[in-house]
Amino acid sequence: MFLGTYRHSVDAKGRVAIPARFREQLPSGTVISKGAEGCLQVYPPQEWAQEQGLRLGSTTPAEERRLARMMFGAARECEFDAQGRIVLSADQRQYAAITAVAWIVGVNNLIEIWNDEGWRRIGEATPEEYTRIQDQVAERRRAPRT
Amino acid sequence: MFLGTYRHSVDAKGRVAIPARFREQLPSGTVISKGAEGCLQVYPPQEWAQEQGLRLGSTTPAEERRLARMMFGAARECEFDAQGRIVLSADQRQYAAITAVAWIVGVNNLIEIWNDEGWRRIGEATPEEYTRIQDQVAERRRAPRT
DNA sequence: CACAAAGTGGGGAAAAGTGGGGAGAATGAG
DNA sequence: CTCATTCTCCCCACTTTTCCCCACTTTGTG
Repeated sequence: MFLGTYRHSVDAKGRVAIPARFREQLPSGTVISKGAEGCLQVYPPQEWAQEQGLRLGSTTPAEERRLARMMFGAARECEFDAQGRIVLSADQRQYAAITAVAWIVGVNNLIEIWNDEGWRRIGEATPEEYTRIQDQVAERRRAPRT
Repeated sequence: MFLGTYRHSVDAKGRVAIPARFREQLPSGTVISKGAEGCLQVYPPQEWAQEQGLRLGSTTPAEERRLARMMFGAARECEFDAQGRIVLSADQRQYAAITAVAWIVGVNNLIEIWNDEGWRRIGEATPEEYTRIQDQVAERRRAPRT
């Protein structure tokens, strides 16, 4: 379970330290890829295994081909150095618009990496907004076919 | 598992280096052929074996005959030189419109090779597009009979 | 306050990628 | 059949990138 928000710096080589609390829970086979809303997402092996159902073959439909290319093409296996850092590729940094600072956020089953601006928009939610969103999700769950 | 996107140059002799990360996972018997949307596809032996379900016989439908001819006719076994490069035949380069630059993309179970233009259309998807396609495939999977 | 753990930054060795020369095989013309 | 040309593939040399290692700073804890 990944919890909490950490602000870490990204050096000139694109390296960023993953918080020790998270790192302890990340065995080899962990993958980082692009995520929704312009963040990067770190998948522990068991989470990534679910994504791997998507395979290319001569019978794969067009949208799945497209998604598979984007998703796997953007992904990299996480390789930690002795200091517990991973390297964000130039492509990944561009996608997430990350330069010198990254916000590393535990979101229950996976980890997200955001730039300053993107994370601020989420973190700045007022109590009112938070309540409204909570109600909205609750509503949707009660009637999932909308 | 093949992950990530690499931009490599193709020299005057049609040689292109396969990323070391991929090469390690490619035993002899690896095959390269033409793929959908104008890319080239590299199949590790076990993936190629699955495609071999496609066979010609007196009961094979017309489209399958056509697919089999294109796919197997264009295929070649990959031969690496001491630097880890393979040679793309003139025919393969023409099909994929590859000149001086090739994008080599790991797509989970196989590897694709794209020209600049073709890959740009896929790889440069904005966060919004990416989110939309992800939702689309997710939706499709939830209700597969549509 | 002191010690330990976590995060940051940079230098250098090793690996990966790039480009070209040349020997030998294959192809084609005379 | 012979010779010339082309093509393939092997080898070597150079450049760029990666990643491993070390040292310092900051943060957290007893």
